Parts: sequence; structure tokens; C-alpha cells
Amino acid sequence: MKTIDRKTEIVTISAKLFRQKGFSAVSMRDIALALDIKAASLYNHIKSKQEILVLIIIDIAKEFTQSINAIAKSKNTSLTKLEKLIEQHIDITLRNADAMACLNNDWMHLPDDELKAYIKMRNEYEEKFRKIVKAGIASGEIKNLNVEVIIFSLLSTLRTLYLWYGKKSALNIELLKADMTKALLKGIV
Amino acid sequence: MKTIDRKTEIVTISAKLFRQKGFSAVSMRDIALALDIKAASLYNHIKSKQEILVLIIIDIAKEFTQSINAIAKSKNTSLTKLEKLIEQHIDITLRNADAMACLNNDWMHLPDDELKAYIKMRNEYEEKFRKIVKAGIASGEIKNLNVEVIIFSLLSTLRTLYLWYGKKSALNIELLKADMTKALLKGIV
DNA sequence: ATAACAAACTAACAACTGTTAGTTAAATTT
DNA sequence: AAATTTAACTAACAGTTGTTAGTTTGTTAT
Repeated sequence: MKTIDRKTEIVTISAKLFRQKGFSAVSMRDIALALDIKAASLYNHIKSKQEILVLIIIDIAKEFTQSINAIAKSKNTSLTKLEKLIEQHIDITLRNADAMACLNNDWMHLPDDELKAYIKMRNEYEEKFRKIVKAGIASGEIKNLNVEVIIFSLLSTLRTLYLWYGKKSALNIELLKADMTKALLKGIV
Repeated sequence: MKTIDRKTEIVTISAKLFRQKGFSAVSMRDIALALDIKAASLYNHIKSKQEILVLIIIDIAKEFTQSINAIAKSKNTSLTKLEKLIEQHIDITLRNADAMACLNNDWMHLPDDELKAYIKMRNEYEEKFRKIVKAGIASGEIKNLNVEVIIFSLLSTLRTLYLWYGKKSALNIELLKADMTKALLKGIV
């Protein structure tokens, strides 16, 4: 039994490096150096560089899928569903900022099978999001703007939140959630 | 005199490739292959791989700077300034989708001098944006939400617009501008 | 004590990287 | 017609890439 698993350590530090320079610009020697070991030693714990990327991305992608599934099947109004979606998206992002960067920027470097799986998950996520928005428009809870514009303006902000949080004087999380939800749903004017 | 300059051609096709896989994952041989020439021939037109990146990024960064400078010094209300900012941001992005992707994802691979210049320009851009928002809050035109949250929710959407445009059944540009401005400023509920 | 295992190491590999040097052929200028 | 320029080429370079093989060392289980 160990306090921290080396494999986890490799994945964590890799996510941090991938976020800084991108998957392709980080070498196995870079990762090894950050852990103060030799590159070859990494292969006692992981099969390949791409496997590290898979371990970083697929877990968090699944978390988003579970999150939206639970919300979609709940008995809330469309508006409440959207609010919960935003809150949970913020929660997941702040807990996994580095992984979120990899998800956004390096998904195209996943191996074939995982790439297909990822794209499927992303499409399904967006489709469920779309359904909630459409239901909200139909019920009059949401303005009748172009559906894609609505989805895009919400998701683009949520997906790049990792770029902003922690940059300036650390914003209180609850305040962030409150103001961000207001800004995204009710606007700023 | 030539109809199309080879150097421009190299920059254009590189931006397209960089967008797909990222700067580091694209080799000079990849770029050459896309132009149906040999890698060494590229050096008749450009000094280095990094110079290509500079040519892609710095031009569009300057365009954003000019855009916000003109708006900032105009005599409009804060709200009108924001509206114009959104419109111009959309215009520039749709005219330079590939370059926008490079700007967002590969700026850290710029050579030292240009990296510094880019970061300076970006900070100044955000600072001018911040000033407009603060003036709007002071005048009561804009809601009193956290300033950083407002800036972030607007800029994150605008900066990643390239990811969405052209994906689905091509949205009319004027409709996009209208609905996006509404969504960003007045919200969706 | 001995066996088994985990996790580090050294050394090496073939492929690929950005880039340079020198050459050639065609187009343009003098 | 001769001279120059442009833009392609081949060949090669030194360094880096992800990865494998085989070995060593310290820890845990028998």
C-alpha cells in the first residue's frame, strides 16, 4: 500500500505539462525530468505516451457524460436543468483544470479507438444539451434565439473556464458560480 | 508580379495544418507535402518554422488591437462600444478562422521577442475591455456583476467562435451577429 | 534466508526533427 | 545574348523522438 501511486503521479504531472505546451511539444524525457527519473522508467507504469493522454481525457469526459445524464433525466424545469448544468460544469472544471485543458486542446491526439469514443461522447453531450435548450424554448422559459448560438455561447464559456480561474485574485467559487450563472442566463445589461 | 505569393500560400496552408493538429505536431515535411514541394524548398521563402507562426499570429493580433483602440476612443456609450466590439470580433474571426485557432492554441510557441509582444498586446486588449465594462457598470448600463466574470464570459465565447462557425448548416452571418449579441448581452432567459 | 516483485537504471534503436549547403533549371532583367 | 534572380531540387547534418531490451537495486512475502 502506498500513499500516492506513481502512475497517478505520472498522469497528473503530464496533464500539467500538456496544458503548458501541448501534448506534442512535451517529450517523455520532459515528463521523466519533472519526476526526477529517466524516460525509460516511465514504461514500468504506462504503456505509451498516448496512454497517458487517454488516462487524462477519458475519465473527465465520462464525468461530464454522467453529469448531463443525471440532469437530463431529472424532473426539473429546463431552466433549472441549465442552472445545474452550469454549476456542475464549473465544479468539474475547477477540480480538473489541467485535464480540462488537455480535453480541449489535445483530444485529436488520442489513439483511433479512444478518439472515436471521445467524439461520440462529445456529440451526445451536445445533443442532450440541445434537447434541454429546445424544450426550454418550446415552454417559453428560454428566448427564441438560434439554438446553436445559445449552446455555443454557454459551452464555449464553460469549456474555457480553466483559462481564467486562478489567473486573477482568486475569486470565491460560490460567487463565481452565482455571477457566471447570472451572466450566462440573464445577460449583463 | 504574381497572382498569389508563395510565401502567403505557405502561411495559409500552415495555419490550416496548425489548426488541425497544433504547431508542434506539424512538421516542415507536412507543410511541404501539402504544397507538393520538398521541405528544403520552403526555406527559399521563410526563415524558420517559427517565423511562419509569427506571420500567422502577429497580424491578426494587431488587427484586434487596432479594432479595440478605435472603439475605445470613440464617443459611444459603453453599451454601444461593447456591441461594436462583439461585431468586430465576429468579423475578424470569420475572416481568419485558422489564424484564430493558432492564436488561441499556439501562441506559447512564438519566439521570445514575439511572445513578449503578444502577451503585452493581449493584456492591453483585456485592460481596455475591462475599462469599457467598468465604465458601463458605473453609468448603470451594465449590471453590477464581478468584472472579471463579465469579461471572461464575453471573451471566451468570442475567442472560440472559430470552433463553431461552419460546423453546422452554415448560419447567416448577420443572424449570427444579431443573436450572439443578444445572447451575450441580454442573456437567453 | 530466499524467492518474488516493483521500480529504477544504462544503452541503444530506427525514425523523424528543423535546417543548411550546394546544385539546377526556368524566368526575368539588363 | 548575357547576366541575374527565383524557386525548385538532392543530400546530408546533428539533435530529438518514443520505445525496447536487459540489468540492478531495494522492498515485501514466504
